[in-house]
Amino acid sequence: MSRENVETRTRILDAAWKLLEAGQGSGVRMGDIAKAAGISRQAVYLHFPTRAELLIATTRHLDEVKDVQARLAASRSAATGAERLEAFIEAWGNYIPEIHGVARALRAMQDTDEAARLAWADRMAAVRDGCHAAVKALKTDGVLSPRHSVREATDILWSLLSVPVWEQLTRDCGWPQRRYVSRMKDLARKALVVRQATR
Amino acid sequence: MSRENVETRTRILDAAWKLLEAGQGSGVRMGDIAKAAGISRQAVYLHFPTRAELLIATTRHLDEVKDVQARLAASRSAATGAERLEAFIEAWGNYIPEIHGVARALRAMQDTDEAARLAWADRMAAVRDGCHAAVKALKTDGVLSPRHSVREATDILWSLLSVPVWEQLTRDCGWPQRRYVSRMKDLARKALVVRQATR
DNA sequence: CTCGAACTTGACACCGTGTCAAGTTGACAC
DNA sequence: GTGTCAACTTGACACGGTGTCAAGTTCGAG
Repeated sequence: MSRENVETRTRILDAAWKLLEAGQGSGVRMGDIAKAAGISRQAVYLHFPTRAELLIATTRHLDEVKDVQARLAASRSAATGAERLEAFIEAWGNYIPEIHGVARALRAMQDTDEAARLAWADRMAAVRDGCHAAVKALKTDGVLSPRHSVREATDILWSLLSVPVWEQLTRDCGWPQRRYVSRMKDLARKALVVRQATR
Repeated sequence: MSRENVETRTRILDAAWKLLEAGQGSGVRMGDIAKAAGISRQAVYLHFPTRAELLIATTRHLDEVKDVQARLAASRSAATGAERLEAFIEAWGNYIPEIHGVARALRAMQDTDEAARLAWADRMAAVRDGCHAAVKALKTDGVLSPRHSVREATDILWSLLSVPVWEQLTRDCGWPQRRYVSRMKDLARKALVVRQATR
């Protein structure tokens, strides 16, 4: 029973993920997800109280499946600040396309649903932590541009690496993912690192 | 009659604008706008066929009232490319906060409403033109970073100056408007201009 | 065999958008 | 004055999506 329960739950999450990833428009309804999961619409509500909660759970599920922690581990073990910055941009930058569908839907609900707003803010705060760590590493190495405080440099990096910027460059401008990552590294270096350090 | 008509129309647009600017959440309904304009909900539909059309008209109305053309004129008459870049960032960057409320509501409809999507895309294309002109001026001066094509430099500047970035820096990070404009100028210069030109 | 959890079916309330139809009001024409 | 026309009002309603409720059904474990 409880086994069944868990399986159905993940089937719902997988279905939601798949639909959000595929269906460009965020017009993914509870009924669509139910159908894709092979159950009735009501059954979805047996597992998730609201659409917002389902979306939030989907992002968590994604993190688990895609193992975000492992990806970020690389950046934490970098030797120099500049390397850490690059590794972080690489890890996060390459994670964005994988969560993009869900992220979009969640962001679309921000205005109407407080829980969704908090969930998104929480996840973005985690990204900010990564930015902060990278900037502090630069500071420790003494290569952080003196124009910026750690706080301000973190703000800039965080904004540079935000999902909407990724969306605009890869969707609207048609940049391939590789170029996005490459140029973001350049930009971050030029903006934050003094004397064009390393590499 | 036709006088009355026009007056009511602008009263609706002003009401919509005011509500969108004030009410943080984009939960501004047709009834709210009608009430704020002092007319019935149905009367709004006598002037605008759908909510999307009303929002689009509101942005146009804003452009008219705020005289966007005049603001951008300054950047067009700049002597050097670097000056043109700065003037453009100043003009557009200081325009964002004024249109932000409406922009938010319009962007929120992008997924569900094709007309809204096109309207927003159209306005952003106009901003891109401004970016493109500034970048071309840099190129003409021979100060455009050789790392980037005109196209790519335009993409970068356009993304840097996108509304979500402004939102994140001023809302989430609490930057005052002045700092936003100042840092954007720095960033754009570092990213696009060779040898830290001028000033 | 019975009990209970997971799930189904179908109905319904709620909300916001957009439509429809039948008024009311007031300016202007003659 | 009377007629007329446009702008606006009032109130009802269809539609689509979310979330709720109640009465089944199914199936495995005890």
